[in-house]
Amino acid sequence: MLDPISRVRRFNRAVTSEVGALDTSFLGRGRPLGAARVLNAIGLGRGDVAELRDYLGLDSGLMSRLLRGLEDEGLIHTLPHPDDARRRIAKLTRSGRQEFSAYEAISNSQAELILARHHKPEALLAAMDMVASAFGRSRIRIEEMDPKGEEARYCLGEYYGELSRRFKGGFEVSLSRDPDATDMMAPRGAFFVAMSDGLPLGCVGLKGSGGELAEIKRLWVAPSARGLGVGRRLMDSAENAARNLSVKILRLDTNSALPEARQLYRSTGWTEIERFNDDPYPDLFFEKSVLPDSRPSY
Amino acid sequence: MLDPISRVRRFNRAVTSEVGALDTSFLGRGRPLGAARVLNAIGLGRGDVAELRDYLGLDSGLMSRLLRGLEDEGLIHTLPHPDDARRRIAKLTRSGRQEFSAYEAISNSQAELILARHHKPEALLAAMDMVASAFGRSRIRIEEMDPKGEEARYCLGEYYGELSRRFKGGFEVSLSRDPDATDMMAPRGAFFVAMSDGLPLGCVGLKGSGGELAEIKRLWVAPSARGLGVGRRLMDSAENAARNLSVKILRLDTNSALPEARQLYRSTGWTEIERFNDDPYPDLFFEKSVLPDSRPSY
DNA sequence: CATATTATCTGACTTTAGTCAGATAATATG
DNA sequence: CATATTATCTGACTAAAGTCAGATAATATG
Repeated sequence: MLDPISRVRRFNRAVTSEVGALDTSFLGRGRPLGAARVLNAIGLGRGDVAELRDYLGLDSGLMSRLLRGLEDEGLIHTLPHPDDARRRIAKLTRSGRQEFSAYEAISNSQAELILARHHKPEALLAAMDMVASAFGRSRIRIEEMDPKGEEARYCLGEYYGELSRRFKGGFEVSLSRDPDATDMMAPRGAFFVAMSDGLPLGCVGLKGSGGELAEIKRLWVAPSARGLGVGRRLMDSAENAARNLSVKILRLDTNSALPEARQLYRSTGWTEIERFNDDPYPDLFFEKSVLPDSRPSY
Repeated sequence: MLDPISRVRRFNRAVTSEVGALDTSFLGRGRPLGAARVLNAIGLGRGDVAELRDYLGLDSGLMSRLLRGLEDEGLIHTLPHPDDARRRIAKLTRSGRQEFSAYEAISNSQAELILARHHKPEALLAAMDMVASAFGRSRIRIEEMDPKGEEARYCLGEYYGELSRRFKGGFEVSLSRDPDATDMMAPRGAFFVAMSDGLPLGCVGLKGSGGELAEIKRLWVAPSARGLGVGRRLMDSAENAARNLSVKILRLDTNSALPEARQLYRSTGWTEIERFNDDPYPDLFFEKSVLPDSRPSY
């Protein structure tokens, strides 16, 4: 019906008025938008003035004046940067924290309102996650994390859930060769999570043995983040980690019910090999040699 | 992982910077945002000055000055409203149309850019449709349309596609009792489409016979618009149309593979009845009497 | 260590947006 | 038909945002 570009523009129109509504609700606290934005950015942890300026796209003169205004109101205080006395750090005072949480409350109730308008908000939230991931693509970071940490456990839970939906006979972790967490941590291996603005979007584990052979395990990307290259970036991180651990050969197993994964491995230099374990779930096995080169080997 | 409110706020953050980017790219044509917005609104067909002011939320003085500025640039000309000489109508001149299409080109390339960043844009577009429908809920209009028109054909195509996915044995229109289009048009019946900003989001047909009995057919709501009450509004429109045609009894058939529909009928005063036709697809049959009252009868 | 660069600040601006109190002319209403 | 209401316009404002050219002090660099 509508062509893709018109659909994107329809989305832009719908969203613009919503964003405007949030802006005007911020005006309710008797402070111009510019000052409110600076206060909120400081509250969210952006204390470094240069970083603030860059994030909000403001002129240095304007930034300086806005900070002075907030200081006069007693909401922030600034101090020199410990490593470089030219730079300044802005921090919220006690009443600044109060004011910041008032803005947080406005944002939260605005968000609640959006959800309350929907009968079944879960689908809307999934759609919002997808849009946010696509728009914030450049802000997706691959971070090495504890495979027992909160983010990792969330990703693994989603991963197992997806396998049990997609495998014909379901999936039961206890029947699979579940890797020991210590094998996926330094110094034997590593575990990576793709994070976007606090939301974990994917993971991968490098299960090492201390020797020259290691395995890639638990590669998962959230449905809302597929098509953004997150899987490839996770795999690159795992391969780099393997290189640093002097691993020479990487192996992995997967299932033909996951065609996207197979496609990814094929396009990034992996070779299909014979079965190398007796795990009941996988039916495809791949191998790749880790080159000393730092560029991706595909 | 993240609670719903944080997810909405993550979405807001992601989208705000994108919207801001579109705004600043509009500045590239050497005209302040306010004037650009007015020009675009006129280009999109909002010629009536009062309507413009309402749509853009501007003070009458400001509006007047912006129009004067565009007039001085030779982009628009204004003329009195034919029915009311106090009102004014703004129209684009030839060079105004050129300038408008330059803005259109900027919007289009911005939209293309968003899509180009995604490997498989179809899922992203579906997510954007869902968000746009939810945000623009109050702008969804139920319109009576020709069941053979473009919008109706689009909806029916989606409807048949969905049935063939959801029915175990598939769905073949030719095997079903496909209603004649003239039965779903005045004076025998009616056909309604839910429109949101140019995108059809759902449909329903009232198939009349000229007598006191009529049937509800082809109720469909786009997946991106479910949970917004569109189905209920479509059904209300069909019932009102039935009332105006002096229909006394409404019937419909459906299938238990469509639990949302069944739930809707149950909650809006329909009673389950015996099979009343030999169509191979339906396995549930409902009836409702049309009350002379104009309020919904549930 | 002289010089260049950098981060921030200050003062003196301009532009944009928005407000408010009338003025004017057309239309609606009793 | 007198009076009220309405849509637009004008003039005189204010507030907010943004720009630009130095000034100052700290740090980096040859």
